[in-house]
Amino acid sequence: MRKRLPVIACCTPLAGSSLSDEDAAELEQLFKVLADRNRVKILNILLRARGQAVCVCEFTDQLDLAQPTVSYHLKLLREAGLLDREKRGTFAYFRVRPEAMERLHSLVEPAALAKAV
Amino acid sequence: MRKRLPVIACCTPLAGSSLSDEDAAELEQLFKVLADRNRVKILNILLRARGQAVCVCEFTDQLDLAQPTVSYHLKLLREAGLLDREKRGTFAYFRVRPEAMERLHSLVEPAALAKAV
DNA sequence: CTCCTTCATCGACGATCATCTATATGGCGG
DNA sequence: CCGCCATATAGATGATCGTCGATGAAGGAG
Repeated sequence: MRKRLPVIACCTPLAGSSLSDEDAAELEQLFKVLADRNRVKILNILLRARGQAVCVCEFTDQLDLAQPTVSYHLKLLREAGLLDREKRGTFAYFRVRPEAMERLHSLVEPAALAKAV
Repeated sequence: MRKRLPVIACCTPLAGSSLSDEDAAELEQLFKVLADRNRVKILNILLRARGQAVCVCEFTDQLDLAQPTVSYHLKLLREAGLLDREKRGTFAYFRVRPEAMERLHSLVEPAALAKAV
């Protein structure tokens, strides 16, 4: 917090209102979910499957992680609305939600980040 | 890691090679930098400035953070290649690197995430 | 030269996160 | 019904992160 006015002006104050704390927090949360290499790999696997449902065992095979850890990452991605789960018997299948990926893509557009969510 | 083959097939194995660990780590790092509401706000302020240089005091005014904390966030954004710094006397001015924002935007394209970096 | 101002760095602290092992849940085969 | 298998949840632990106060470095004013 600036206590005194500067002796000389360092810049002209910016016009317009800041991004609200709620909007910034929403973006923070979305990026936080993506900020893990294993979750990035999960997304990559699902996107390469072209919308097809992928079994959990596929991730545990490819990710060199313990099974509960894979379950943890899938839960985060699902809670973020990026994935859908479908259970068949004891198996669980995941697929990407295309509209969520589209929304993500539009949110990181410079023109979008220059405003609010 | 799957120890035995499943009794019944849960899914047909996916074709194609996984995203490499280095590529996944690069995306992880980029998203990690964005995964903080105050850094999101900094980016928003800079993008609203439309490429104009913005003084550090602008961020300390708007972000309700101590000055060292603002400095810390600006350093992370700069190290990620998202910001440029320009010093004039004792003041420091930051601006967004448009090509970095463009790259970010293209990286989160679903078609791009379906491959490698 | 000396003081003040701006910004960066350092060291510490509390919170959050990714990971594991152990355990629970729930379906399927015998 | 009993035991196995796939997945989810719980609890613990070590690492990383965001924040602060204190301090350092460097430029401008008098």
